[in-house]
Formats: sequence, C-alpha cells, structure tokens
Amino acid sequence: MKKSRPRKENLSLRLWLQLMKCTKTIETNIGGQFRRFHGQSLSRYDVLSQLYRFEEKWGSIGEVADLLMVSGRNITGLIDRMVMDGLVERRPNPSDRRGFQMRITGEGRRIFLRMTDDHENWIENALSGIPTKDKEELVELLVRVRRTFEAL
Amino acid sequence: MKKSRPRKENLSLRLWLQLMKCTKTIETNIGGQFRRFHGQSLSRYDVLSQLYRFEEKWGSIGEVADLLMVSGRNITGLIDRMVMDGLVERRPNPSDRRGFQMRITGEGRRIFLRMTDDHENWIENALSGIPTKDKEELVELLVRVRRTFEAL
DNA sequence: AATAAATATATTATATATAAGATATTTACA
DNA sequence: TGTAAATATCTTATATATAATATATTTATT
Repeated sequence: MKKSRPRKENLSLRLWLQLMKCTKTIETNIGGQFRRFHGQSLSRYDVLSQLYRFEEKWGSIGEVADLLMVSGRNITGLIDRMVMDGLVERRPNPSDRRGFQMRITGEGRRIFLRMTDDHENWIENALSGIPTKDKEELVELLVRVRRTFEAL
Repeated sequence: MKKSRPRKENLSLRLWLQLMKCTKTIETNIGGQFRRFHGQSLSRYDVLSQLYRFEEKWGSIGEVADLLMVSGRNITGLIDRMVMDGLVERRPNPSDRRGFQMRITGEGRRIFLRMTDDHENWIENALSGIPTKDKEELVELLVRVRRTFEAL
C-alpha cells in the first residue's frame, strides 16, 4: 500500500520542501557563478553587502553578524580570511575593549560592486519569464511565511 | 540622498533575497530542532529520506546523491559517519566493481520515522496561520521559479 | 566600591560543502 | 581485441556552520 500523491494534510510540509528545493537550486547556481567569476563565496558576498551599507562607519562584529542571512553569528574565521584577502579591515573597538570593529576596504567595495552587477543581471535574466504580478505575490507570501516563523 | 524603498527594477533580486531569507529562517529553526531533539543534521535527514524510499533495495552513492536537495554530490564523509552511527549500511556494488551501494538500516528507519513525525508537526504548527489557498499558490509559484532556473 | 551577571568575541572541535585530482573499472570505438 | 573516454567513488584541501567553552570586559546590583 503506497501513497500515490502528496496528500492535502502535508501541504505545509510540501511548501517547506519546495521552498528549500527552490532556494538550493538558485543558491547553487549563483554561488557557483560567484566562485567561478569572482573567487568569492555567497557568504562573503553577504558580509560585503552589509558592510557596504555601513559606508565609512565601523561596525562591531555582532552588529554586522545580526544582519547576515547566509552566515550565522560565529563569523570570526570568515572575517579573518576576508581581512587577509584585503576585503575587510578590522580594529579594536575604541569604546569597548572586549570587542572589535570592521569595515569594508576600497578593494572590498570594488569587488562587491562588480559582484552585485553580475548578481542582478543573472537573477534578472533567469527570472525574466516570471510575470511581475507573480513575483510581487511571491515576495509578499514569502515575507508572510518568514514572519510567521520568526514569531515562534 | 537615500533610497526610500526597493525599486521596481529590483523585483527579481528582491524575490531571490526574500526566498533565501525565508528558507534560512526555517532551516535554522528545523535544523536546530533536529540537532537538539534527535542529534542529527538536516543533511542526514535528507539522506535518510531518500534511502527510506528505497526500502530494502540497495542504491548506489550517485543514485542517492542525485536525489538529495540539501547536500551536494560529494557525500562520502557524510555517509561514512552515518555508517559509523549505524544509520546506513554499505557494501561493494556486486555488478560494478568501481562503486558502492548503501541502504538504510532498521535503526536508521526508526530514527527517520521519529524525525519525520516531529518535522511534520513543527512545520504544520508553524504554518497553521497561513491559509491553504496561499500555501497552494506559493507551492505552485516556487515550482515555477525553480523550473525556470533549472532550464538554464 | 566590590562583586555578580551579562556581553563580545575568540577558541576549539566537529560536521558539512565544494572543487580538484587520483584510482579503479567499465564502456565505446577503431 | 586493444585502447581511449567515460564513470563511480575516494582522497585531499580548503571554506564554512554550529555548538560549547573560555576570556576579557562592561554593566548592574548590593
């Protein structure tokens, strides 16, 4: 005796599995292109994105980590390597001797902008076949689902 | 001068970022619960899911890897550890001396079923506030987006 | 002020993901 | 049949994610 087709009761589960499948597919694609064409990972791009928005300001590790979506909070090693590669600079926090601060370097900024340019084009091209209305609807539903989960 | 709100041109990008954000949120939640309550990772659950569907049949590494959504194709180490933990058994492929085959053990099956039970409940509860119609719509849109990407 | 609690980060250990390269074996083809 | 190409997997190296623990420092409390 076997199930022929996903049942209605499993709709939530199906939603979650499709969500994951969809994200992984795009993530593999975009992550791969970032690596091939820019030698950077999606996680690094995520860090650069947030630091870019800080402009000249220095941000604490925790402050920046809180904004990331790809990497978790424990980003010491990630930042270490990005500092070694000259994408990020780091200094002791002058007002709190427990912590550090970091900001994007000129080189990091240049790389980020190049990556962003490609990123936007890749996504725009890939999704050009989906009607605007559907995209808007999708965005709205996704935000709603996420908020529901965050509210737990 | 600052942007007040994401512009229309970036809708595809916004969609992709929201998709990732949403998935990461749920993934962190579910992955954390799997670790806390079952001592297993989401990747392992993914492997168990596929092997469970093979029932008694032995599947080659590649065959199974192709079905996974979380882990990539290179799962030697993951399987090694799962074998050591008694969740999976492995043997040389009798008809192709290059390869190996694996299948889920009774213990793996038991753990998988317990994890699945929790998994379904967690997701069902978390998403109980989203109307069925919206979920169905979301699933359909996600599948469409993924197919678009896979067609590249 | 002295001390307890909270905080920021680093450190360590382990698990996993990705790519490149090595190896054994099978398959396809001249 | 002999050999080149393809295949399945493993190995190695590196990057990253998660959790647990440690350390220094700050903040709050008495």
